[in-house]
Amino acid sequence: MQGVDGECCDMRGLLGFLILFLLSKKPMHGQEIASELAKRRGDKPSPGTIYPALRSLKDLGFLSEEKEGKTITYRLSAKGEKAFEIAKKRFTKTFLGVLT
Amino acid sequence: MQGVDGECCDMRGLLGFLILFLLSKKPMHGQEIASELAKRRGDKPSPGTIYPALRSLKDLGFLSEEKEGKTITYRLSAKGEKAFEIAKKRFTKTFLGVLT
DNA sequence: TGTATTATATTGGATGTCCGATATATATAA
DNA sequence: TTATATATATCGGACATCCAATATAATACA
Repeated sequence: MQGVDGECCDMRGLLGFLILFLLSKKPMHGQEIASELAKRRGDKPSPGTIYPALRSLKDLGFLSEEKEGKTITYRLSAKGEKAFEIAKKRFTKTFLGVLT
Repeated sequence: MQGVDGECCDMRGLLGFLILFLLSKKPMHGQEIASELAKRRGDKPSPGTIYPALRSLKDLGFLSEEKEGKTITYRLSAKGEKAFEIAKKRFTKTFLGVLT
């Protein structure tokens, strides 16, 4: 288990969930997502983290893309919205009482 | 990325955080924690999962133990409480807006 | 005493997440 | 046109989490 300076819990495995969450609010492109994650978690995911994650979600059919110039805007597909709702339910049930 | 049948996000890395959370509510022993996790996540962590996790948290100085017969009651140490507060802050900031 | 049940413990490895390094493409500016 | 900045992309591997298998200890009961 990871624990540095009295901290713990690396919360790994939630990157995909967070991306789905952010995109459920509004469509964004990769760097925009990375910046938002930086604000929330405190550290900005590197390109080697964010793009493979987006790729995976796209391969799962959860995202659709729209390319314009050098930027690609991602948004949730219908399947992605459904997946997020399911994941959110599980998340809520699991962490009931943590945030309050 | 993990994704089966329209689901996604394995939420790995949060076991330690969840254990700290549960123990912040009340002292519990290992199987009690496992059962509570089963209720929340839907699947019960195996002994090979829960005890190494407890061991790690104890090695980090986050838990104290009290043995009585064959059961060991775990509770947060002062250091553990502090670690949980820090982790909770980060968690809250990261997932702001997900639960509401 | 022997059997079953419950709680705890360890370890070896499978698995998946994530990141550093690197590359490509587009746009902007001097 | 060259240089710089920004956005996207891939790959290889380091790393940690988690679990199956297995073992030990304590309790209960017949």
